[in-house]
Amino acid sequence: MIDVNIPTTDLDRLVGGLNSAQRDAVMAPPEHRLVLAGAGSGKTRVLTHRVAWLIAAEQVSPHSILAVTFTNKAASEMRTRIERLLALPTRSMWVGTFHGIAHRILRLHWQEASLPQNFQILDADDQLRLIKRVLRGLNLPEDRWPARSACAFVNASKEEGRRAKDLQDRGDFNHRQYVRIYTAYESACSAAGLVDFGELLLRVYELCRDNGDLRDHYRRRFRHILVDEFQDTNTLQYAWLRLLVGETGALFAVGDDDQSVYSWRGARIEHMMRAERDFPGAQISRLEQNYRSTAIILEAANGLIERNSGRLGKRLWTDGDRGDPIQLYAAFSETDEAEFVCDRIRHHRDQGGRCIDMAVLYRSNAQSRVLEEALVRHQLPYRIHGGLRFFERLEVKDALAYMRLLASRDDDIGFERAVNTPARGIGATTMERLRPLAREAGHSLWYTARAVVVGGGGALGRSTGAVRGFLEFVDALDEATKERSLADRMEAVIASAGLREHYRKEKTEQAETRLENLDELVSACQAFEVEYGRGVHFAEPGAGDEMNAMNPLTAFLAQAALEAGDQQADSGSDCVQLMTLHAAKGLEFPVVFLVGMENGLFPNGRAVNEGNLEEERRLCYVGLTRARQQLYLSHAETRRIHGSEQVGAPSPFLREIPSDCMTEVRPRVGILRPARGFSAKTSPRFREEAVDGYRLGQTVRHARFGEGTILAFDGAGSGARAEVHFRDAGTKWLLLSIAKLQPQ
DNA sequence: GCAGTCGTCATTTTT
DNA sequence: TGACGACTGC
Repeated sequence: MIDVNIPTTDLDRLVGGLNSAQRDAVMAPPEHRLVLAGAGSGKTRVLTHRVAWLIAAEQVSPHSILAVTFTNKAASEMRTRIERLLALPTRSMWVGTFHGIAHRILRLHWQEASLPQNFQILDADDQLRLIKRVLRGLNLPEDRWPARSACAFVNASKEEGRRAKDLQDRGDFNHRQYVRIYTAYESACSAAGLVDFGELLLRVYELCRDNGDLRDHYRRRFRHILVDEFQDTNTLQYAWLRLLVGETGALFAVGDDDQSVYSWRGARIEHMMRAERDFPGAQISRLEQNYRSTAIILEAANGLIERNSGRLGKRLWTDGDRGDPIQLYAAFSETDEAEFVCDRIRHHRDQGGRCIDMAVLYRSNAQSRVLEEALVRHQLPYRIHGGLRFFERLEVKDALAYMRLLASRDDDIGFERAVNTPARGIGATTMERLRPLAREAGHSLWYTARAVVVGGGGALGRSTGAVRGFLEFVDALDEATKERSLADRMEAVIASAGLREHYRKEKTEQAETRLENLDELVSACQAFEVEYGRGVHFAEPGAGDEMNAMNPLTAFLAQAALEAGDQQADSGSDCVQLMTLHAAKGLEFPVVFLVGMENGLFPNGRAVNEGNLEEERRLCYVGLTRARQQLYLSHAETRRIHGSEQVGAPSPFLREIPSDCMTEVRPRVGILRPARGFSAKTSPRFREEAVDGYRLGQTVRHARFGEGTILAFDGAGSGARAEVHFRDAGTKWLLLSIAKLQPQ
């Protein structure tokens, strides 16, 4: 089995550092294999070493390998690590996201897929815009037929592999309307040569399903298909994998059913269970040794996740330290919780810790604001993950709209955006005349507009001149810059379309950032061209003809849609990381704060109503297992949600975590509490150290409630009250004159 | 085409 | 509470 050309020492090096379970998976015979990889068990390691092993030991040509991930980050990391392991170029190996791979196949076989050669990709935002347009075209009021729901319907249908025609004449009135919308949306996309994310996958699936020659071609080619985060595959992705693997391919899928948290995006955890049946002879490996967290954190995570039913079953262990107990803090309010977090961050930093090693995780984005405010108050640098990414920014999309028109005049989304940005007298009225003409003729806006202008412009009335001006402008711009570099063209667009001027005049505080982003966009073009010239994206010596098929402009636009870019430039600096639990999946931090652990918030009330408590629990499991050394959990007794104060019970997950993993943090002496009768924001905080002979933090005994700790004081004289946290009875406000608390 | 106002909505978002 | 979209009036 071992090739004589490859020194044994190199193979040793490939598997030498692996534990036995990892080695078992990496060195497995080239047949179907399912690797259940627990959090922090070296999943990526196994995947990359497996690829290297196939090439080095099994003599598999990189040409026969397809490795699929969900994120661009994972894909590029995988390629980098494989290349480092092998010290060989692996350009003929396909490594990419499901969408990236699908896109690549469609560029190669656009004719077979019945797409125009210069088809363009719609991102989520573009898709929603187009759906809105379709709704207006169908005269469906948006309050009755929300664009978001329609969009969700279309996406869910595509994820299930269903076309509008497959859904016809079934279901209730609502459903039929949605099918109508779906149908109209499909024709709008095809008239404009547009493909959304779901469509990329669906087209490729249909192509492989219906085109035997092509299917056989790819089956012959990709003998080894490796999949990362297998638990996140949706119905369509799974079906496509089955199709591609066929009778001859070998599937190597890595995943963790306990970390499946994207069911609302179509991911089906059942695929993990079904794969054993659908891929005959599939062997299962379990990676349970964890290299990330302390034993105590793993114990908590194991204890929690065991409450879920229907798991494939796994128990994480480590031969590392037990570590420090998880600290649980019961905050008075969300502000107090944020103060606690900041206090601990400062503590860690004072001990020599770096901010970048600390992360605050929450269930919903809305929770970040209070945390941000506190971090600012404490002058702690932070970075929020989430929000708009570079290629999703308004000004960037404006500039790209022109580029899209240069790439494809039929791109309606580009047309809609560019036509009146900056304003050039082609407003809503004009567009409302143009759109139905285009729809009825089944043509793009550009085509229709040109036909009207050439024909005398009667249908457009007074704005005919403006429309003609726009068409001529775009054509002239194209003609003038055709032979120039991508960056030059972008610069020409920004300058001559008047975008730079438009944003220069804008008097908001963001104006400057916007101008900077436009400049950044030109640089991005430059960088892209260098890479593209080197063939980093598509070149494949001897086999890649899609490079010729796709010009740099189209390639750039596709990349902008498929990899919307980083969120912020300052990612390198020493900042506390703030993000949702979903965004934290796949990451790790020495110190983790998991905040907002209240019933209704986490687990999220809506999710529980929909019967997804187990997925919430998995999300909690994901959160716990992000921590390497120290984990803090907190919940607030009251929290402002949508403007009104809500009392929240601690999350049931807190009870499910074995209690010997946790210690309750005693409230600090001098805890901050807003004065009653004043809003937390405007009133000065006051700090009562002692009242009526009692002091904060003091242990007292109550006749009925037992032993407790004084957390706060309020009022004076006969109205003086204390808040006491009782070990067994919870936290209560008691009048000192009545409660007769016994100092202990 | 714009600024101002009102009403509605509020989980997560790899591509 | 506050963000966003639709509507209104110049």
